[in-house]
Amino acid sequence: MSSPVVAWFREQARDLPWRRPGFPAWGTLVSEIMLQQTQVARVVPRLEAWLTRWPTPADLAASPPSEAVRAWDRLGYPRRALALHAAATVIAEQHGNVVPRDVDALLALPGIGDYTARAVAVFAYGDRHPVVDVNVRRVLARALLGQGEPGPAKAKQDLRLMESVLPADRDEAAATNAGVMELGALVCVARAPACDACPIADRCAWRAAGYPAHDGPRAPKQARFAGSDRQVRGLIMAELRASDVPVTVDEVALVWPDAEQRARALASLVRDGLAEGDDASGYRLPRG
DNA sequence: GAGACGTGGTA
DNA sequence: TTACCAAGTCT
Repeated sequence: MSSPVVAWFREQARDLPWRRPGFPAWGTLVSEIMLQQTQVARVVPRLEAWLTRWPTPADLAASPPSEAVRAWDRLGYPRRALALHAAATVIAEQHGNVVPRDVDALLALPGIGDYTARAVAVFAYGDRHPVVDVNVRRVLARALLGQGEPGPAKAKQDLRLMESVLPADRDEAAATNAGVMELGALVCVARAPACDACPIADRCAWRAAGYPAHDGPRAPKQARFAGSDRQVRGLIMAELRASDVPVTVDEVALVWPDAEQRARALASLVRDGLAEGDDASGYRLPRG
């Protein structure tokens, strides 16, 4: 399946910052962490600002984690900002300020899992590894397995399946990874796939079978957000980001009426290292 | 391994 | 308006 996908990718790929020639490995790492569960359009502006301010891992490590969390702004899942700051510190101190190329070394960094580690090794360094995200899983499920949706993620199986379609050549393999991912993002999308524009429509198992409805196990549904602890955490974090001085519990109380839920959210933020302080002295972002 | 973890766009 | 979905990771 690689060749038509690679040809399509070379024609149709979006012009994105991390695809520019000479884009640094550090930029690739930052972009991949920002892109975890977050759309490209929301990432691009934050990424550019981030790299302007912190051109290398050591630059970020020299700033307090509070500044990383502030610069993360409203990208969501702010623990990623904390993890990125921690990863930058490790890279600066233990890797000579050079983003590791080895997948296992990358996996050892906070906030970097199976996807991000291989994405950095492949997109920043051009090495040959299978890169599997939700787009890849959906394309493979349809084209190869004849299923309308990817089931629950199964890391080892998913990696093996992608490996099975990867060309031997390094550069072709990298382009295949990027191409399958881009295909899933632009054409083979979840809701209304544009099969007329698909370079492998003529060999897609799902299309050949007449688009059968999905029957196997499904990926777990996302929990309701409205009224959740996640929402409360988000509201509190917005307050902390906006303030240079500790935020009092009375001020925190203004963002959510339920005292018990507020206390729970606050405690979890402190536990996660996203906030520090207490009811007596107020709460603020972590100063490191 | 199921569930927690933000935020915003789209239908 | 509700529900789904988005370049996942961690516990």
